[in-house]
Amino acid sequence: MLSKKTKYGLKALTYIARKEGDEPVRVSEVAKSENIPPKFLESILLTLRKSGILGSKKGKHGGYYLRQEPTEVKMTDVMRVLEGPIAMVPCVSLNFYEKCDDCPDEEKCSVNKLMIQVRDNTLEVFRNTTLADLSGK
Amino acid sequence: MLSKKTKYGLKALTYIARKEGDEPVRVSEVAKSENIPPKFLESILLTLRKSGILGSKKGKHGGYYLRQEPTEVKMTDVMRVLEGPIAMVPCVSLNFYEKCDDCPDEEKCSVNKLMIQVRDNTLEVFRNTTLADLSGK
DNA sequence: GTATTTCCTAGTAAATCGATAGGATTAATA
DNA sequence: TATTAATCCTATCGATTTACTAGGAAATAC
Repeated sequence: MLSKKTKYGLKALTYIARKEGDEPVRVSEVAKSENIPPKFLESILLTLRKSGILGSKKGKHGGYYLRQEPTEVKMTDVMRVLEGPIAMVPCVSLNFYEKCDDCPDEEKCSVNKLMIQVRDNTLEVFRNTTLADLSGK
Repeated sequence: MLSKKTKYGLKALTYIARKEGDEPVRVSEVAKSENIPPKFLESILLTLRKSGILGSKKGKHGGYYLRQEPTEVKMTDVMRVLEGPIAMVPCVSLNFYEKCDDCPDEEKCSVNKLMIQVRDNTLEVFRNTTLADLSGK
């Protein structure tokens, strides 16, 4: 299941992308428009900024803005920042790999094989989708 | 992330499918062979039985067995029983649909659109995979 | 210098997850 | 029939994660 964090983050990014103007967008504006708890959204946009996807400006007339064109913002990156690993199991994760402690031989594991397929399919969706596709820009 | 429940369940089904004999397989045997906590596995196999995927026999020489050929056991069914919805978000779930309370118009929701794609791709993997593929039978 | 915004740390209630405990029930077999 | 060996069932529990909230520090426009 997708966490609310990720869902809110995606909706916020979409909103910001649609704004398109050069002035930063306030958290409170996004929160109101998208029905997201403001303080929660604040923390989400902060992690998006720390990861480099968003930039920010403090103080009056401050807010958040995209650091790249929507066409350059790939879903693989966004999802990894917000949701973590794309794979359903750490032993098939490209970016967050971990060995299973119960599994003696990964090569022979039936779960492993199945989850590689799921991962590859999901990855293809996220690789072929940018924020521009989400926002219609 | 895949729950341990699902992972253990898949490994157990694979083990049982590979056994192939007509005698039921004991929980303790599967647990030992696959490094799964026995009591936890017991509860997992119980839900698989209640859903109709496994059958069981009580008492001495009892255990669990497949109710269909491995080629007939579809991953869509197994995953829905063990993990729940295949979709990452209830508003795109075919079998567990729920409306989002924060989203006024599903048609216009960017998250919705993206997650439909992910769902369809994942679904195709699970639809084209049976227990026979996992167990090599 | 005041209003307004992000930044940062901390905390918290509720749900979920992973697992365990213990006894009831059923069936084979000696 | 008594014993043993298995599933069945309910309940509980600790740890983790999730979805938020609180409150103040820092920066910036005017």
